[in-house]
Amino acid sequence: MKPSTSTQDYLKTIYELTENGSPASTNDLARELNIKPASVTGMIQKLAGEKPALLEYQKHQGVTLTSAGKKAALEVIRHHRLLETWLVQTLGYSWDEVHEEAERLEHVISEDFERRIAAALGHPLRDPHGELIPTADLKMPLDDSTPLSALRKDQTGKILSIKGADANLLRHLEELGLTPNTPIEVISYSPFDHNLTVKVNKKTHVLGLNITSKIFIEET
Amino acid sequence: MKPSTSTQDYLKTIYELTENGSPASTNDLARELNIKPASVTGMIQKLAGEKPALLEYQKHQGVTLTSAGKKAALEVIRHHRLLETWLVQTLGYSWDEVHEEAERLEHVISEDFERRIAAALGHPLRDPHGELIPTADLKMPLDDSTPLSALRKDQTGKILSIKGADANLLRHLEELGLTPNTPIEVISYSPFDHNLTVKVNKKTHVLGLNITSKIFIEET
DNA sequence: TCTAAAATTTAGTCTTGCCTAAATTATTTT
DNA sequence: AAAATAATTTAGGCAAGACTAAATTTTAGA
Repeated sequence: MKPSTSTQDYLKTIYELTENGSPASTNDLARELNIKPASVTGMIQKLAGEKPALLEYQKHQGVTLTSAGKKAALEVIRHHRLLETWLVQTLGYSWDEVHEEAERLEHVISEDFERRIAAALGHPLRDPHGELIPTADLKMPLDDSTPLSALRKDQTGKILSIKGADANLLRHLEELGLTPNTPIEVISYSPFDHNLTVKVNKKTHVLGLNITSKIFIEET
Repeated sequence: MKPSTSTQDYLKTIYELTENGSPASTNDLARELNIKPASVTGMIQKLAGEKPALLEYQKHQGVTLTSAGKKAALEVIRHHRLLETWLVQTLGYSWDEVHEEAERLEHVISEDFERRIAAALGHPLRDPHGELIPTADLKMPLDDSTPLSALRKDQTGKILSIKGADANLLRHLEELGLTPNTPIEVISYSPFDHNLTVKVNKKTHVLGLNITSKIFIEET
């Protein structure tokens, strides 16, 4: 059986929350899904007890995905990122407008649709935010990029992706010229306040780690 | 409140079933929606009793849409037909493959998305099946076409639309060359068995009324 | 017109997925 | 280590929307 929209949202969110290696907590899931913690408990208990279990769960220990769950999550994430790419390229959506639309479409498109847009786009590796797109056989490609915050004086690179920003921040970053594919150069770095001074599109900006830690680059 | 997917399906189906002027029966709705009649009764009772009533209903008398219901129905139908057009034009879907995909997408796209594809397609009047697309202000344009079955010997026309055929029949018609925009010429007509002999793409076919009555043309 | 068949409605259930309130278990603080 | 706080789970409910079985109404045929 195809997972419900709701199940897909849980799996996708658990995937993202467990990318750091540790299990996802009930509370974090509740926050990300805009759902009450008690509801999350009920749902994960159900999902952990299905025929092919989608996730691993022990009381008070948080959840992780089984390989079946991971596949299902990557399927949704692939849909989402292909859709964002597609909407930007063919309908002129801007970088920060596509998320919501893709969030709804990702649950209803067919595998055929997925194949068609992937082919039409030339099987892209990253979406407009710079995020890696899971492959057709549902594996997440390795990320060879570096966080911007790891760059030091005089290093240069090209922005690959900007993660975990909300629509407002995305718009702000776009105004600064901080969008994927932009070349960047580090002017200075302060180890005390963790401020990074960078040159982007000939303009200089000072960035706090709270922003820079979300930006990934490819060194050049 | 935006109508649920289920409500949208009811409204769309009622719209189609009442295009002939008479109310839609519980049984017909159940058949079209693949739902048991008892469930339909429950649902239409609910919809008839909402704040702005979406439909008019009296026991055993069938249902018709209120103007609010009609608007909501046309919204869904507009989505559906724009989506079909868009999928065919930009992703190379064939004429008979698009229906299912549009059936799911129609419920989740935003008004912004609707505007974008309408503009990208140049605000088309008809979808790939030849059906009229409701306008942006949710009115159904007048249909100036004629049923193929009204054509008589030596008349010619251009196929505009093919209605109410399932996927198998659509494929069959496509094989015969009977697709929208195809010029057509009547060779003969038999008033006895209602068989119509037509020439399409230089080939001659005999059509029974059960087929021809679903095909609409524009006389030339 | 009376009756049998067909259509419709009522009544009562079920599943999904969410909620609140209260109870329990973990984690911190002192 | 006990107490306070935070996180999690349990229990009980609710709304949507579908189903089955049984009752009722309409329609049609003899």
